[in-house]
Amino acid sequence: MATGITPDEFRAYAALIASSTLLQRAVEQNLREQADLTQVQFEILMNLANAGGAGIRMAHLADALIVSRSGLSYQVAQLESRGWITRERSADDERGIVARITPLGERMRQRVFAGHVEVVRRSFLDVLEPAERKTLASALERVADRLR
Amino acid sequence: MATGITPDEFRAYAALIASSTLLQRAVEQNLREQADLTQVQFEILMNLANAGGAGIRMAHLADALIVSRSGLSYQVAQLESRGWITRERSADDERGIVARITPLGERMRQRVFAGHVEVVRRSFLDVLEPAERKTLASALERVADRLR
DNA sequence: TATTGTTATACTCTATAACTATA
DNA sequence: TATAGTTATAGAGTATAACAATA
Repeated sequence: MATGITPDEFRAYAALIASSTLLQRAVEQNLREQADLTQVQFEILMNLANAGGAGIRMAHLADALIVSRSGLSYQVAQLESRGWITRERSADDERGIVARITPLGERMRQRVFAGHVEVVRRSFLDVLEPAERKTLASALERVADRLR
Repeated sequence: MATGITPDEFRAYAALIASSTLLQRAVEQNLREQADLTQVQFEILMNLANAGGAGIRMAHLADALIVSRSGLSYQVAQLESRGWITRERSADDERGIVARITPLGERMRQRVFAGHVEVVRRSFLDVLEPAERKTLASALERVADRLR
C-alpha cells in the first residue's frame, strides 16, 4: 500500500470503516421504515427521554447533538408537529425554550428503540463471543472518548 | 431499561453507536477540509484506484457503493469536472460507460488517503493495544459480513 | 452588548421518472 | 423488450445570516 500503515493496521481500519458504514446504513433504514425518523430525530427523542420531565434547553441540545441551532429548530418542529415533543418557555430564563418528550412520544420512542436494538442485536451483538463483546465495549468507549 | 437488553450488551451497543457516529463525523470533516470531498466521492476514488487501468462500469460502481445510478452520475460528474476521473464508452458494450481514475486523481487520492489514515490512526489505531486491535479486526469483519 | 431561538434563504445530496441509445 | 446511463425535477436536511426578544 505504501501509505505508512501496516497490513495488520489496515485490516482493523478496513473492518472498522466497513462495519460502521454498513451499520449506520442499516440503522438509518430501520428508523425510517419503523417511524419515518432520521438519526438526528431519534437522538433528540433519546436525549429528551433521558432528561425526563426536566426537559432540555434548545441551545444545550444543539451542542449535545453537534448540530446548528437552526437545524435543531427544523427537526424539533417536525417532531412537535407529530405530537411527540413539546416546546415551552424556560421558567428561569425568558429567552430559553425547553423541549420535552410527550407521553405519546415516549411510547413511540420505546417501540422504535426496541426495533433499533433488534437491528443492533442481529448485526452486532449476536455475532460476538462474550469475551469479544467485553473487549469491544471497553476499546470502543476509549475511541469515543478520544473523538469527543 | 426494560428493553430486553442486558447492561453488558447495552454498554457494547452504546460504545459502538457513539464511536462509529463520532468517527464518521471526523472522517467526513477531514475529507471535506482536505479536498472538499464527500464520503461517496472518496469511495468512488478508492474503488477506481483499486481497479487500475481497467476502470469500472457505472452500473457496477453504483451497485458496489449502494447508491442510485442518477446519484452516481451526479458525483462522478463532480469528480470529472475536477479532472480526477474520466468516462469513456465501453469497448465491448456500446451502452456502457467505464469510469477511470486519472494520474492527477490518483495523486490527489493518495494524498487524501494518507490524511484520512492519520485521522483513523489518531482516533482509533493509537488507542488500541495490539491484542485489542486483532480482536476488533476479526470481530468487526464478521459484523461487516453479516450486514452485507 | 451578548445570548437565545426562529425564520428566510441557499446549497448539497439523493432519488424517481422520463428519455435516448444500444443489446 | 430489456438494459445502461443521463437529465429534469423535486424533496429532505443542513448551515449562514438576519431578526426579535430577553439578559
